[in-house]
Amino acid sequence: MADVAAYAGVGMITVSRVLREPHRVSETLRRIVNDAIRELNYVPNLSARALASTRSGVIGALVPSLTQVVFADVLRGIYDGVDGTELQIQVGNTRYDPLEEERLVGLFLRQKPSAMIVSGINQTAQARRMLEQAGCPVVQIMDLSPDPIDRIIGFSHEDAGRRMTEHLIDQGYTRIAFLSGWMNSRSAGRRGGYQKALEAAGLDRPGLIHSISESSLRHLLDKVNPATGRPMLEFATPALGRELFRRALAADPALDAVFCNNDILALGVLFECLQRGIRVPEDMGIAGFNDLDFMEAAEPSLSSVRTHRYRVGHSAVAAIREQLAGRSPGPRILDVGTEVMTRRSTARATRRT
Amino acid sequence: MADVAAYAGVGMITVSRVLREPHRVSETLRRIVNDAIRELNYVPNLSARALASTRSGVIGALVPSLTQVVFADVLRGIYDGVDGTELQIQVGNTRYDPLEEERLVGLFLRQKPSAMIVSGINQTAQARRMLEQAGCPVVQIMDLSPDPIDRIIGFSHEDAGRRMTEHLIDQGYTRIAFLSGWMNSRSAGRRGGYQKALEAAGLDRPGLIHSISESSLRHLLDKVNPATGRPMLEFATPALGRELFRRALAADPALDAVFCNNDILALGVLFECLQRGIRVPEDMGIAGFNDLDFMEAAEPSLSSVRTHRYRVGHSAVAAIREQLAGRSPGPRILDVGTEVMTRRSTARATRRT
DNA sequence: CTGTTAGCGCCTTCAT
DNA sequence: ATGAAGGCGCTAACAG
Repeated sequence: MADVAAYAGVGMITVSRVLREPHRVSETLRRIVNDAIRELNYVPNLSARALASTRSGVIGALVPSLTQVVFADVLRGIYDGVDGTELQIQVGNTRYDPLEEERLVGLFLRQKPSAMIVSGINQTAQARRMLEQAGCPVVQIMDLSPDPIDRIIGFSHEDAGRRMTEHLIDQGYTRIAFLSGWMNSRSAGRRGGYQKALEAAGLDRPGLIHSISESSLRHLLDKVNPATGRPMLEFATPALGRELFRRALAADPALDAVFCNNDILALGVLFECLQRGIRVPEDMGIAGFNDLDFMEAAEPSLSSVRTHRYRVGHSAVAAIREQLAGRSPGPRILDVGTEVMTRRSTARATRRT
Repeated sequence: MADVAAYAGVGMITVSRVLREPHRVSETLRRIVNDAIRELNYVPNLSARALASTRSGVIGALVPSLTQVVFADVLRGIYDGVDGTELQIQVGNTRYDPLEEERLVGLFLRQKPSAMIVSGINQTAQARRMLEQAGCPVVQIMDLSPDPIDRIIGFSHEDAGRRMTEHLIDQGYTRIAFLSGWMNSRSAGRRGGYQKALEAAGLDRPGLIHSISESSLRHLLDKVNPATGRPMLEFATPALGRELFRRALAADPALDAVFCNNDILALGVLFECLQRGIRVPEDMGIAGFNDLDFMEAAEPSLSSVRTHRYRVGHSAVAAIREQLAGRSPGPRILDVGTEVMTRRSTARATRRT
């Protein structure tokens, strides 16, 4: 940078300003400096900038999984949100482990991030404290809470679960199972909504909920990271959906619908029905959650709850950018909502949708 | 850090050493310093470290997509690879655009990364030059090349495409279509293998290849990033698979098998067959590529080519770590191979697999 | 094995 | 609107 300044015949600070706040430098000098930069092929050193300014320009984003489509979509929204900005994204994979999340929060905070994005509302007390004192914008995503750390963008899983269940009840299904892989707090929210809807309709009964314990899940898919020895949990395969469905059917042969905690499980249920000759939606209603691409294209098309993952990620970054720019970042609690997509797989009542 | 040094009654450098190369500090001092660190709640400043050492500890990873399962798996392997290390991952999304990749290469290199991981072998000349002069390990992934920038880990798409096609031919299919979304160089490799196999068997004929132009793809899914105005290309939905299959069938009603460039398309083809009452595998063989979870669980189970995405990401980081540690990082060209998974969807010959 | 002396490259404060 | 010092927190050399 000193070279550029010398070459352009100005002070270093002017070069610095041209780079960061061009509008504060006179038109002429700006051009001269820019030419010098190009001529000398100068590239600024981000570490030095971060050190001197004590702002790294990094947004830390902690997600529970990199592979689940849901969070891949969120990440895409986040990356698109910083597109064309100086901001960088630093992703951390918590693997659905609050302690790992806590560790990563600490790790990320060392870098004096410009902002933090964390998934859900189940941070450890320690993690929450660190985030509260981080002195940077913090956005929780993919859930709602009346008491966010700083700011939260997501939707109500309980509400979504309730509405989909009401749709199933509305279609005349009466013995509706709930299928899920390993439960996290968001899955539990969905299940809670399901239960409330059943209770309200007087349709709740024992033995309808089928999920899988962490231990048996590991057994089912015991891949282990060779480096760390940690399990690489892969929830929600179609094979697991088939398995859970078989179990649910064994527990209640009169079952007439399943609400799956996610679409992948629902796809497995569909395949199991195909193999057994169970007619969908006549003999069995199938509903999923998230509304991935294949739900609409399936045969029969599968009902699901559409969630706005991309938008959540994108909005989180948008709010952060506003806040960083000193503008109003919008409400502390932002509900992006969900939509029940009713399709053939639950169209038992004559009115097909 | 000065505080810690004072508190412990040692020089700053000793604190620094305790943090980075503990084995070079005497047992006693190490304990004293560690206690001081804990007492004072000291956290090192990564920017300062990066500036002073001119090594950032960041591995830049450029992938064409964050949402495609293939690259999500690769990323998971990469993240798992640095687990428990001081290394950090910085991901860039090139969106299958070589120019964007070039831009990101330049951007990332400014940060003096400890290593770079880039996808495929189609870097622009400029990007390639920058990477060659980066002075850090560079690993290309997910393809093979006799002339890697530095080091390459992947598999032969052409070979994989050829072997799957040979399997189809072996099962007695004679009019085999190739379906793909937007083509990239790896898709093209698969298609090349497919064509060679067909030619070798004298089964090639015009009108068997159905892919989709970028323009019509955009038209099909014209979501645009509101921030940048760039299209958010989502290749390979099941709906696209159904569409391409219909087109292929219209072009050749006697079609008896399809080799899909990826599993998602294959899933769409299966659903289209279900709807039309086309029997699989008797009337129509279906094969995909990547062997995602649902292929095995589908009804009928779907044949595919298993690729080792996670291992590719993990091996890339492993090689980088070896190289950074000054040890032998293994061969410059590492072929992790592929496996043709033959399942019911292509089991036309009596021998079911 | 430990400490001292100099920066790493940039941004801040204060002048002008 | 521009410039001159000083320091951000740490590590590289070298010295002891």
